[in-house]
Amino acid sequence: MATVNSYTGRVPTPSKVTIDDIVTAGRALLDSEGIAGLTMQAVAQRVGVRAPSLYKHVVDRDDLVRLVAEAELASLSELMADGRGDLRSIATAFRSFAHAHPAGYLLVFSAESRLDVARLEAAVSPLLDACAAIAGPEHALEAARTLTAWATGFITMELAGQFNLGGDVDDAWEFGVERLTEAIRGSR
Amino acid sequence: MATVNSYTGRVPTPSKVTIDDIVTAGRALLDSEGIAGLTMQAVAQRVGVRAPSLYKHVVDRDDLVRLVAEAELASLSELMADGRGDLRSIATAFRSFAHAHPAGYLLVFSAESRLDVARLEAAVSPLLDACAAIAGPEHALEAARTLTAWATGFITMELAGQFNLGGDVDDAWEFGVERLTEAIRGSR
DNA sequence: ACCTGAACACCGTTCAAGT
DNA sequence: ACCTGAACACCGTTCAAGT
Repeated sequence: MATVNSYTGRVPTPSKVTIDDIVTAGRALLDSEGIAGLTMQAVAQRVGVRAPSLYKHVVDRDDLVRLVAEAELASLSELMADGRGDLRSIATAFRSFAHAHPAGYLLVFSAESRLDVARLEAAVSPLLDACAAIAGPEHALEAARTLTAWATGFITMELAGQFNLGGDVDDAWEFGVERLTEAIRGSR
Repeated sequence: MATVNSYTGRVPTPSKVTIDDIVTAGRALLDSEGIAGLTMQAVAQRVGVRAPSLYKHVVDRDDLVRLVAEAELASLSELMADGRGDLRSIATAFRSFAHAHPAGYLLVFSAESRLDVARLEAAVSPLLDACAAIAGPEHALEAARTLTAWATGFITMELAGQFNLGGDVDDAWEFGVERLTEAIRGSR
C-alpha cells in the first residue's frame, strides 16, 4: 500500500531550495539593497528559481519579510546575550548591530516586520534583566521599555541622519545611557 | 516684442493643478492608505490629472514624499507651539499628533522622508526650549535629543504594536516623561 | 505650456501546463 | 510535487504627439 514516495522518502521532484536558503538570500539582499531591494524576484534569482516557486515556501512577500525580520532579531538577540550582561554593554550591542545591519535593525523595529510581540519581548530579555537589576523588579518592565524606546529612537534618528547637526553623536549616546541609567535607578 | 504670454500673464494652457493641491492630496492619501498608498497614480486621480502630469510639479515620487513629510512636520510643529510650552505638554502634543496621523508621524521620523535636518531641528525648537529650561543651556541640545529619541522610539514601538504585552501603555508613557524629566534635570 | 496615451521596465501574484 | 512561462493588475517614469 506504499505510495510512490513512502519507501525511500524520495519525491517526484525534490525541492531545489529550502526555506533557509530563501531567508538567507533575503537577509543578504536586505543588507546590500535595503528593504526595497528585498523583492520576490531578487530572492528567487539568488536561490536559483523563478519567483512563482517561492510561493511553495512562503505565503506571500509579507510572510517572507516577517521571516527575515525574525532571523535579524535572533541575530540581535545573540549579540546582546554575548556581552557582560550589564545595561551599558547591552546598549552598546544594540547600537553595534544597528550600525552593522541598518536595514535589518530598522525592519525589526518597524510595523512592517509584523513580528510576534511575545517573540520580540523574549529576544530583548537580557535588556529586561539588566533593567530589573537596576530599577528593581517592581519597575523592571517600565524601565526596560523606557530604555528600549530611547535606544531605538536614538538609533532610528541616527540612521536617518537626523542627528547630523551640531554635537557629537557618540557623546549624545553616552549622555543618554548615563542619564537613563540614573533615571531608572531613581525609580527604585 | 511681447511674446504671446507677456501682456496678460495668461499662458497657452494654464495648469489644472497647483503644488498645494498635490501635497494636500498626498497627505490625505497618507492618512487614509498609509505610505504605500501614496502613489503617483492615486495622487493624480485625486487632483484630476494623469500621473505623467505630476512631473511638471515634482521631480519624482521621492520629491513628492519629501514635500508631504515637510507639510506633516509643519503641522506637528504648529501643534507643539500651541501648548503651554512646558516639556510635559509638548510631549503630549507629540504623542497626540502621532495617534491622529500615524503614517505622517512615522514618515517624518523615517529616513524615507529625506527631510532637511535643519528644518527638522527648527520644527522641534519648542522642545529644545523646554529642555533648555530644565537642563540648562549647557546640555540643552543633548537633553533635547535624549527626550526626542525616547519619545519617537516610544511612539514608533507603540504604533508598531510592540508595547501590547503587559502593563498599561499610558502609564509607561507617564513613567518615561517623569523619569526623563528628572534625568535631564540631573544633568544640570 | 501643460496634458495625454502609449510604452517600458519593474513589482507581486495566480494558474494551467510541463516534468 | 515542484517548477515554469504566461498572464494580470499594479507600480514609476519617459516621451512624442495633441491642444
